This record gives sequence, C-alpha cells and structure tokens, in this order.
Amino acid sequence: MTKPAAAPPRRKTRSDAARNRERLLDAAKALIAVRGADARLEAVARQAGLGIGTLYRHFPTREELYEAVYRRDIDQLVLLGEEAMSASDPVEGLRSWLHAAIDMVATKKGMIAAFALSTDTTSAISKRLSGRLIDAIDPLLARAVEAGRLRDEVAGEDLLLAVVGMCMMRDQPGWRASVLRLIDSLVSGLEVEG
Amino acid sequence: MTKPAAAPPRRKTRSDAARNRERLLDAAKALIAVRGADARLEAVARQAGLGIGTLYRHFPTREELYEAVYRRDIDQLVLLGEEAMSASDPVEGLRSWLHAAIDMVATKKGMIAAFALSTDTTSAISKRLSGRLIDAIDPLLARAVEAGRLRDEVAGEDLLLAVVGMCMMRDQPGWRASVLRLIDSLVSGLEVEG
Amino acid sequence: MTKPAAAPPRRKTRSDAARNRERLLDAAKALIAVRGADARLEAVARQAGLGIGTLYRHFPTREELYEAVYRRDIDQLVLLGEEAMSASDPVEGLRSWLHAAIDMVATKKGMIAAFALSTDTTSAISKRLSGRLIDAIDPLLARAVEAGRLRDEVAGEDLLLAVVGMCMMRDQPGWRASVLRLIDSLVSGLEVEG
Amino acid sequence: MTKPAAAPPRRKTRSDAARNRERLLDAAKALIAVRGADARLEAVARQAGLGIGTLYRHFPTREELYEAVYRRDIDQLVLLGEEAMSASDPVEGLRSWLHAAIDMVATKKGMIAAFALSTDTTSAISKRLSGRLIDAIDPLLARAVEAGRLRDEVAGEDLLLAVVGMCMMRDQPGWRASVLRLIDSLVSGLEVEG
DNA sequence: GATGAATGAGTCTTCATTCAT
DNA sequence: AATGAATGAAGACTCATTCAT
Repeated sequence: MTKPAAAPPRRKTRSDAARNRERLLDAAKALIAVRGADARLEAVARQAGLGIGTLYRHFPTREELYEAVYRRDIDQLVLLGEEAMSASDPVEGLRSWLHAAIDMVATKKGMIAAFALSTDTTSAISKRLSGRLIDAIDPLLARAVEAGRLRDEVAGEDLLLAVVGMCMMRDQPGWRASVLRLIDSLVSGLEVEG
Repeated sequence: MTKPAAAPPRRKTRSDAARNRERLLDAAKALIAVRGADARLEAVARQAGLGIGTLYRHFPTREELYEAVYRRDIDQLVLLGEEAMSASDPVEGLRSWLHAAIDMVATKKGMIAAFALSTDTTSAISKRLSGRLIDAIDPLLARAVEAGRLRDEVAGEDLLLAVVGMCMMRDQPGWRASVLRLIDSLVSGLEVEG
Repeated sequence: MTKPAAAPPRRKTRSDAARNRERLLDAAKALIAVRGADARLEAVARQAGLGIGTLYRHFPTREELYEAVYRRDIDQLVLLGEEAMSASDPVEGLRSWLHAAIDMVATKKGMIAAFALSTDTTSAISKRLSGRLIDAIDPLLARAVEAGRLRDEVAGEDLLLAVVGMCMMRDQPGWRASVLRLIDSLVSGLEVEG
Repeated sequence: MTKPAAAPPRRKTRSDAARNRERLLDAAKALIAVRGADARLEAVARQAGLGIGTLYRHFPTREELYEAVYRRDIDQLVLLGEEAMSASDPVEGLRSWLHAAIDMVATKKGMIAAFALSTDTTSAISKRLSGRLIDAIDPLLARAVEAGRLRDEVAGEDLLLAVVGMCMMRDQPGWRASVLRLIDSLVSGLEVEG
C-alpha cells in the first residue's frame, strides 16, 4: 500500500523507525475515527503492532500525535487550495475546495478530528491547524469576491466553521449528501445575480 | 411525580425531592456547559449541593440525566415552532425559529449538548430528542415551500444538521454572529426569486 | 492507646472512615519504614486492607499522606519538648529530648522518613515539620545556655541536623548505640567545665 | 570531535573507550548530585554525549556505575588518610581528615551518594566502599587514642556514621558550617583534658 | 564498539458506581 | 431519602533493559 516502489536500500535504515511512525499515524487516524478523540493510546500502539513505549517515544503527548495525524490531511487541503486558485471560475474553485474538504472527511473518516480539535480554542495545535485551513480558504474566497462573483458577506473563517460544524454530524445517515447540499446552497446564496 | 399535589402532613414532603431534582438539572446543565459532556457526575451533585448518591437516585444513568436536562429546552423549541407556524410570513417564521435555536445555545450554553447528544446515533435518547426537533422544523419548512417561497432543496433534517453543527463551534470567538450570518445566507439562498 | 475512654456512641458513625484513616497512616508508616519513601501507594492501601481509591480519598497527594503520617510523631516530640523544659537539670532536659527523638526513630522505624522529608528543602511540608522540631529544641538549648551550663556554640538547628543525619544511617547494625554515644559526646563537648 | 589528530592507523583506538568511560563517570556524578541517586541512566548517557547502549556496555548495572563513580573519591580519601597518619598532632590528623571528607562532599556534591549508598547495607558494593573508609579512619582514631589524646569512646565507624549522616543534610542552607562545627565539637568532646 | 529504537512491566491517578449508615 | 465512603477497573505515563543495525 505505502510501499514506495523500489526504494534504494538505505545504509543505516532508520527507516524502520520512520515506518513505525507511519504505522502509528495510520492506527491513530483509524482509531480516532472509530472511538473518537478519547481513543486509548495503548490501543493505538497495539493496532500499529507496536508497544506503548514506542508510541510515546514518537509522540510524547497526545496532542503531538494528533497534530501529526492531521497535518498530512491539512497539508493536502492547503495544496488543493493552491490548485483551486488557478481554476478558471473563482466560484467553482471555492466550491470544489469545499467539496474536497467534505470528501476528505467522508473518505478518511478520522479527518473529522482535525476539525474537532479546531474546536478546542485553547490548544496551540488547534490554532495552528485551523490557521492553515483559513489561509487556504481565504484567498479562494477573496478572489471570488474581487471578481465580483460573490457578495462579501461571510469570512473564510465563517465558511470553515460551517463545513467543520456540519461534518461533525458525520455519524448521521446520509450526512454527506446533506452537507454537500447545504454548502452548495450557501455558496449559491452568496452569488451575485446575473 | 407519582403522588400529585395536596401532600398530606408527611415529614419530608415530596417537594424536597422535586426541588433536588431541579437543582440537579440546573447543576448538570451548568457543568456540561463548562466542562463538556464528560462532566464528572460527582461534581454535578456537589454543585447542586447534594450527595452523589442522591444524583443516582434521581437519575440512575448518565443518559437519563442528560435527557432530562435537555428535555426542557427541546420542549421550549417545540413550542416556539408551533408559534412560528402562525407567523404571517412563512420564511420569517422559519428564520425566527432557527434564530431562536441558535440563541438558545448562545444563552444557555449547556443547550449545545442536546445537539451533541444528537450526534450519537446509537442512543435511543438522542433519537428521541432530535426527532422532536425535526418534528418542530419540518412543518415550518414545508409551509414555506408550499407557499412557493422556498425551493424544495433541503430537508428539515438538513437544516437542523447545519444549525447543530455550526453551534458545536460555539467556543470560537464571534461564533454567534457567524452562525446567524451563515444561516441567513442559507435561507436566502433557498428563497425563490421575485 | 488513643482510645478515648468511654466515648459516647456517636449517632452517624463516620468513625469507620476515621478508623480507615488511621489504618492508612499505620500502613504507610510501616511500609515507608521497610521500603523507603518510594513505597507503592497501592501497597499501602492493601496493607491497610483498603482499596487504592480509599487511600486517595483520604490523602489526595503522597505528600499529604506523609505529612499526616509524621505529624503524630512530631506532635509527640513537641510535647516531650515542653515536658523537658521543666526538668530540673537543663542539660539533662536537652539530652533526654534528644534521646527520645532517637528512640522514636529506633522504635517506630518509619519515623526516619519525617527527617528524610526534612531534607527536601523545597517542600512546604518539610519546612513545616522541621520548623516544629526546631521550635521544640531551641528553648531546651537556650535554657541550658542561659543557665551557663552549655557553651553557645551550636544552634538547635545544628543539633537537629546531627540527630536527623545520623538517624538516616539507622540501617547500619548497631546504629542506635552509635548515635546515642555520638550525641552524648556532642553534648558533653559543649558542657562548660566545672 | 573524537578523532584525535595524528591518530595512528587504528580505526577507533582503545582510548576512545577510556574517554567515554570517563565521560560517563563525570556525567553520572554530576547528575546524581543534582537529581539524587534515582537519576535516569539515559540522562546520564545523554549528558555524557553518548548513547544509552554505550553506558550499558561500560557499566552493566547501576551499581557498577555508582561504584566506579565514587571509587575515585574514596581512593582520594584513603590517600589523605595515609598522609594524615604522619601529621605531628594525632588529633589534628583526625580532624583534618574529617574536614577533608566534609569538604569533598561540599565541593563535589555528587560525593554524597557514596555515603548514601553506604546506607544500603545489603549491597556488596556499599560494604566495599564504606569498608575502605573505615580502614582509612580507624588508624587515625587509634593513633590519637593510643597517644592518650582521645578517650576511647567512639569507634571509627561511629564517626563515619556521624559525618555521613550529617552530610546527607547537605541541602539545608548553611549545612557545611553546621557540620564542621558539630564535628569539631564532637572531637573536642572526646579530647582528654590537658 | 556505539547507537538509539523498541519494549512492557510497574505505578500513579481518576471516576463511575455501589452500599452501609 | 440522603449521604458520602469505599471500591477497583481503566487508562496515562515512565524508565530500565534489550537488541538489531
């Protein structure tokens, strides 16, 4: 799955440590998705096929683990945001980015926790993560506004809050369709007529 | 509960128990607001000035306590829903109900937990509570649609999900304004032109 | 020993809680004597025939437990100090108090930890405990000095340090005789000739 | 860093290992001084700029490390003892040796642990270390007694116990002056009247 | 020889729940 | 009915020790 085709045999493979780190991240994401943010750290380690000590070596605190878990997804969304900036239609660019965010939650369920973390205002990590998302969406929104396509009614942060909040309901049956519908309605509602 | 008013010269009147029950509910709402749904039951009892044993006598399970805590708020929203049905403008009726729901979260912060509970699909109590909210909003939405004022794009459940989700972000600074703005945009976006 | 002759049968005996508290203190003293200050708290609880939770209810922190454990002994030494003040011979008064302190360590071995704690200068508890001991010895020493029987060469704190330090060696075979000998030599050395 | 200029064609010379050994000993002494005898072995290794594995290679057990750490100091005290035997005044010889022992604790704080170890009667290492100290002090004391200068009241072991114990209090402010004063009083008290 | 990643037993600590008074 | 003491399972976290590279 993650096997990087024909990796050249490194000398001093500290690669096993790197592999373990990845395993821990995968296990954490999976377990957080299922058991929520209170997942037992030992269960994470076991699911990764490692000892609890190893988990702690890699991630001394629960927060560090969580940040690492979601940084990858956040990074991907940031990247998508940059791509979306070059979409010919600014509104489409924004909409597609929002869909991507939702789909990311839908596909890799653990993702929701990144947002969940965002809720905890006090945590420095939450601030960092949500800050990066805001940095991703703000330009998209600004571009559409500057192009005269959207009314300047809501901030990027608002939209993010909407997506994040709605996605927290992802356990409801049919939530994904609902959220897509709602977000589309929201964006449509912001569009300048004609 | 079982023995209604007109209490005979009993030593400790039933009203003691009733008062304790109320105290427990208030304490629970307050603590859930502050510490989240994981509030310690003993802290709830102490905040109510009662012993933990008394809490357990009144509410044998955490869920029963929570349901009781939020039933009152839910009841109020249901009532507001009925009133909103007689608003002259159907869209205004819907919008005002949504605002009321949001304000309830804003004012009595604990309220959010009712929604939070709604997330836990597995719980019978959650189903009951969210079911009642859907029963409150559906007629409002239907009336506006039937009056040709709103497009039939989203279900009441969708809207509820939007409100609930967004309100889960209530720890963000300025969340209330954000949510009101977003919900208004959402409703506006659904309005039939002209 | 502590049984308060003919205590009237209290109504709501919270006496079992008090008994448990005593049991915990006894168990703690015994275990600290054997295993040192790192005694496992669960072992203390078990030795007291109680659950670990009960220990934590009575003594939320290890320090609180330790302070309680030694407060009784310290109290007794303070009391002995007051009695020793009325000894006809001031030097004998001082010497007897020092012997009592040593014997307390010899008899109830755990006692040493009170002194051991004294070592940790940073802890408020240590300060409190050793402060009380200094308050006990200072008057004894001052009286002997004022009576012209001892040279004003060492402070009460010094003597205490000597006793405490030497007693920390109590695991050496024959330590008690050694310490008594040394302390006696010390006091003799301070005596004014003739 | 480790490559000592003009290295002969050996890859890693034996001196590397010897240097590492010294580094470990220094690090251990420093850390024990600060954190006490429970210092974490990994911290020792890191402070020495080495891996934990290297520490274990040199000192398979904690005790072996500690013995090595203090053997140097003990050796020095033994040497000083031999010198003190040739002091013209036997009492001065004894006194100076005791001062040296105290100053060693005062100067190289870690030294105290050697004494602390002595407390653990069960350990063979402790026995060895304290045995050597007794071998150093006994002749000094015997000489003074035989010269008719000191009463034969205390054994060398007693005196050692006094010094060791008092030095365990070295965290108290002003401990050094206290201990010197006390030890001097002790020796004076043993002196045969002129 | 050196390294440091991995391990997991050992402790601490919390908290929901029961039950004697 | 009310109380709060007792309980112990559950989970977090540390650190000595081993071992593959």
